[in-house]
Amino acid sequence: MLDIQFIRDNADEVQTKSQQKGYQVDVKELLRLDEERRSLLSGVESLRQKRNENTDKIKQAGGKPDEGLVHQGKLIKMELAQAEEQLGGIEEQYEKFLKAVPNMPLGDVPVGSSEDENVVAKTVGEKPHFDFEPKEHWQIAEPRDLIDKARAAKISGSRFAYIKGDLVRLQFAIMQFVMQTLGDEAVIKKLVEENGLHVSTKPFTPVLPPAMLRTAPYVASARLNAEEVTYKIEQDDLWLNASAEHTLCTMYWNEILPEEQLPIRYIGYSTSFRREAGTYGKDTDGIIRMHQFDKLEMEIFSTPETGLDEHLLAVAIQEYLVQQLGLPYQVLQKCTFDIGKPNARGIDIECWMPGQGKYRETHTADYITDYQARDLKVRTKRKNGTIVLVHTNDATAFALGRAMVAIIENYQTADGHIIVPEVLRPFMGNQAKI
RNA sequence: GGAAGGGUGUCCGAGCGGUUUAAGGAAACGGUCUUGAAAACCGUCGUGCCAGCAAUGGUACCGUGGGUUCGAAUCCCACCCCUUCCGCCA
Repeated sequence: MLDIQFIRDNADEVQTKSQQKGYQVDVKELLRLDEERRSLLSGVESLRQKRNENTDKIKQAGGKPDEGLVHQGKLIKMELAQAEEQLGGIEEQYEKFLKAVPNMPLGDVPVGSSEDENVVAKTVGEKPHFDFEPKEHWQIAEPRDLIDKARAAKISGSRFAYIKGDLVRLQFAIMQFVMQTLGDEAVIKKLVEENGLHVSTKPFTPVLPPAMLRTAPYVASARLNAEEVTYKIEQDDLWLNASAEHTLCTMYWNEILPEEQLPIRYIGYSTSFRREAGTYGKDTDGIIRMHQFDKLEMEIFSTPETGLDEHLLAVAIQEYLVQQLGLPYQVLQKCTFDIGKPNARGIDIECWMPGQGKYRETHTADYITDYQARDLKVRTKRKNGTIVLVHTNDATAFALGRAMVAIIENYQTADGHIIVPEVLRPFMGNQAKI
C-alpha cells in the first residue's frame, strides 16, 4: 500500500495517477476516514491512559479492592469498549480505501488507457528467414510427441500438457543455463558496467521456494489476485502460487534486514498455477497459456536508492538471456494502465514467434518501490540506526513454456525438427538438434 | 492422524494475575584502562502507531485471534507453528 502521509500531502496527484492506472479510488473519502480514525484513536488512547492510571491507584493501595476505584474502572472499561468498537469499524473502512490505492507510476511511464498504448522502446535481433512456411510450435511438437495435450485433457482437463522427451531435456537445459548465468558475478558485473548502473555486482542465489502460501502473507504482498486467477486449497488456508515471486517476495515478511545484506538477489524456480478464468478461447493451441507452467523468477530486495537501478539491471539481464538464446525480441515500456496495481514501472519483453507471425510476451519486469514492503513490513536498518522500507523488484528470467515455444518456432527446420541454441548444447550433452 | 512438552526482545533464558517502565546472561555499539589487543569495569542497546518543529509525552506489542478481570506475558477458549515419541510416507 501507499504511504498515508504521501496521500495526505499529494491528494490530487494520487487521485489523478490512480485514474491513469485504471483504478477508481476515492481519495477524499480516504482522507476523511483517516481524520476520523485519528480523532477516534486519540480518544481511545486517552481512555486507556485513564484506565492505566486507575489501575496504578489500586496497585498503590496494595491491591486491596477499593469499591470506588473498582467501580470507576468498570465505567472506564465500558466506555473504552464502545470507543474501541467504533474505532475498529472506521479502521476497517480506512484500510479498505487505503489498500485500493495503487502504487504511483514513475515519471517516465507512458500514460495510457489500454495495453495498446504500451510503447515499443526498442527492437533487437533479426527475424529468421525460412524458405518454407514456418509452423506454430504445437504443429511441430505435437506430431513428434513432444507435447501431448489430448491425454492431459483426459486426465487433468484443458490447459494442461504432458511435455515429453527432448523437450523436457531442453527445459532443464534452459534452467541450467539461467542458473549458471545469474550465478556468474562476471556476467552481472559486465551488465552493471555496460548500463552505467550504481548497484552491487553480487550474483543471484538460486532458491526452490514453497509452491503454496497462506492468505495473510499473500494478501500483504499485494499479489493475490482473487479466486479467478489463483487456485485456493480451501481445506488448509493455502493458495497455489502463481509465480515463484509470490513465495519469494513474502520471504522476509515482518523482518528487518541489516543494510549490509542488501541487495538480496534470488533466482527462484517454481511450478506456477493459474486458473486463467476469463480467458476461454484465448491461446487454446499449444502451451502458450497453461494452468500449470514452470518459471524462473528474479526477486530483488534493495535499498530505496538502488531500487530503480536494480530494476534496470533485471531488464538488462532479461535482454542478455534472450540474446544468448538468439531470439529476436522487442522491449515494451508498459503504460500506466498495464503496469499493474502495486507496480511503479513495468517492462515487458516480447519474443518473435515466426509460426504465429507476431511478438508474444515472454518476460515481465516490475519495479514495486516500497509499495509491497510497506504492508509486508520488510525493512532495513541502516548503519546509522534508521529504519526504512526496502524496495522490491521482480522479473521473469524465463517462463520455460513460452521460452520453448519461442525456441521451437525460431529454430524450426523444414523437416519438422528443432535446432538447439548453441548456449544450451553443453547442458544437453552437446546435442545440436531435437 | 494419536500422545506429550513448548512458543518471551538479535540470541539464550527467568517470569505463570497488580512490585515488569520484561530479571539475568551473551552478542553488538560507545567509553575507561593498556604501547596495542584481550580481560575487567562503566554506559548504550526492540518495533509500530498518535500528538509535537523538536526535546518529549501517550499508546500498543511476550506465536495469532477471541474471552474473563478494576488490572493479563501470566487465567480460559480456538487456531497456527516448533520439538520428541508412535503411525503413515518420498
